[in-house]
Amino acid sequence: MPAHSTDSRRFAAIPQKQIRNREKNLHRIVAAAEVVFAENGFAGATYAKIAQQAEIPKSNVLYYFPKKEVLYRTVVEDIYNVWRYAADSIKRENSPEEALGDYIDTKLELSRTRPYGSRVWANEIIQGAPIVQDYLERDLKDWTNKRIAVIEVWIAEGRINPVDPRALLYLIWSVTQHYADFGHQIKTLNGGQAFSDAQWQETKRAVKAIILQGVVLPTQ
Amino acid sequence: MPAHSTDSRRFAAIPQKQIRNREKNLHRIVAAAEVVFAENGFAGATYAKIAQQAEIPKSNVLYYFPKKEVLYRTVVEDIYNVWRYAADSIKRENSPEEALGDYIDTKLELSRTRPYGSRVWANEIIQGAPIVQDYLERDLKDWTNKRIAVIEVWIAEGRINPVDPRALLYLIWSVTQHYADFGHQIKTLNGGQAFSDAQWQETKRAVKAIILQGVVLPTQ
DNA sequence: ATGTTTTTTGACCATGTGATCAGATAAGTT
DNA sequence: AACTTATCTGATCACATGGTCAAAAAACAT
Repeated sequence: MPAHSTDSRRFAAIPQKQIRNREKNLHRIVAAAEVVFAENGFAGATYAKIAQQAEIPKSNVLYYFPKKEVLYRTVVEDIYNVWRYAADSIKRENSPEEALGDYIDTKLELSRTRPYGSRVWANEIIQGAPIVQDYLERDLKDWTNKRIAVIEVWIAEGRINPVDPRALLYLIWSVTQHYADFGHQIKTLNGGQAFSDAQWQETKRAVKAIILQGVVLPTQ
Repeated sequence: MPAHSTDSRRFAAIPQKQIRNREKNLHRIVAAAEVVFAENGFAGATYAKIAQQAEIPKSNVLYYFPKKEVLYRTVVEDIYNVWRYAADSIKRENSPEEALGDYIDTKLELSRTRPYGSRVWANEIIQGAPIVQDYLERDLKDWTNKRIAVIEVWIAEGRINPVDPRALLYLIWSVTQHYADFGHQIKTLNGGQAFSDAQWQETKRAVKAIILQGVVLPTQ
């Protein structure tokens, strides 16, 4: 009967305890795993450590993720998607200064807010991308080629210097991720203190200043 | 008797089988360990894998390095020292263009010749420098402060733009090491082909072009 | 209330691995 | 040749860890 099914849908629409709990637990586990994988690498990360970080019993982690590799893949895909969708400013209709500046800002901000994810990604690539090789070959290659095309247009239109677009992209990737991946080294060289808000601001400014001056033609 | 002791010294001067063999084995093991630690991280690297890579029995590796941590430390210290002594061009008496250009060249060349070492170092820092924390706090801090002082002199003398010296150093570190640490990603984006000689040349040129133009005042 | 499904959890197991050990072999010494 | 020392190696051990299992507890459905 319509009446009945409507009623049951009405109830189902209200967030249910089990579903809410499941999602809460999944999120807790993935977040904990991101930290543990970042700090220990894939092999060094154990269910025991992840469970401790998530503050739930080890068996419960295993209930949601019976295979360590699946949990790892979840973490890696998560950070990959964050990066992927957060940086679409490089379009030919934007001005090179703004586009590149925004991209640097965004990536540095992600290094600040998601350092563990960045480190997991770095680990994955260092070890030869055993899990995400297909992402590199499809998505990333495609994404990269499109941005290179935009940069080449900018060059052709005389809006920036004739730089090697690939080298420019790698330069931006490396420096922005460096502040996450080598954050411990930077912190040590900063007297053991994590970067303050002001230091992050100054970093963004300084990185943009060097790269943009290195790339963008002086405004006549 | 002098004669006797002289004789024995004369023999000792000739490289002896045991000593030669010992050094050869030590070198084989450390070189193999560098690869295995780079590809698997500390926890993922096993005596079995290292032995296989070195093509000697596992027990023999254990004979030379009874503690995995000591072998790891040896590998990390090795690459650290290579980096440390290979880049002393940043001196105030040198011209900024040449000094920074040489530094970038040297570090890129090391990324090319010692990519595994670079990856081991990256792993170590990502995991919070559990082994080399003291190196960072003493040596590296000191080294860095001296280079920053040089850059500040250059700025004061009006030879380069007033950039943030720390940001400049981190930029150079990150981009040069990126070509080793993320070499797999770069290779994939390069159609699965490792960089050719010409591509390395072009990379050096392009990186220097962007950074130097970003930093060094145009020659009047 | 009763039955069913999902979730939670401790006990347990099989496997891989860092490390030990003792015996064999080779090198060096007298 | 006889002896000492360094090197080499397979067998073995203790232990951590990824994963299984069964039973309890909670949530849900009727």
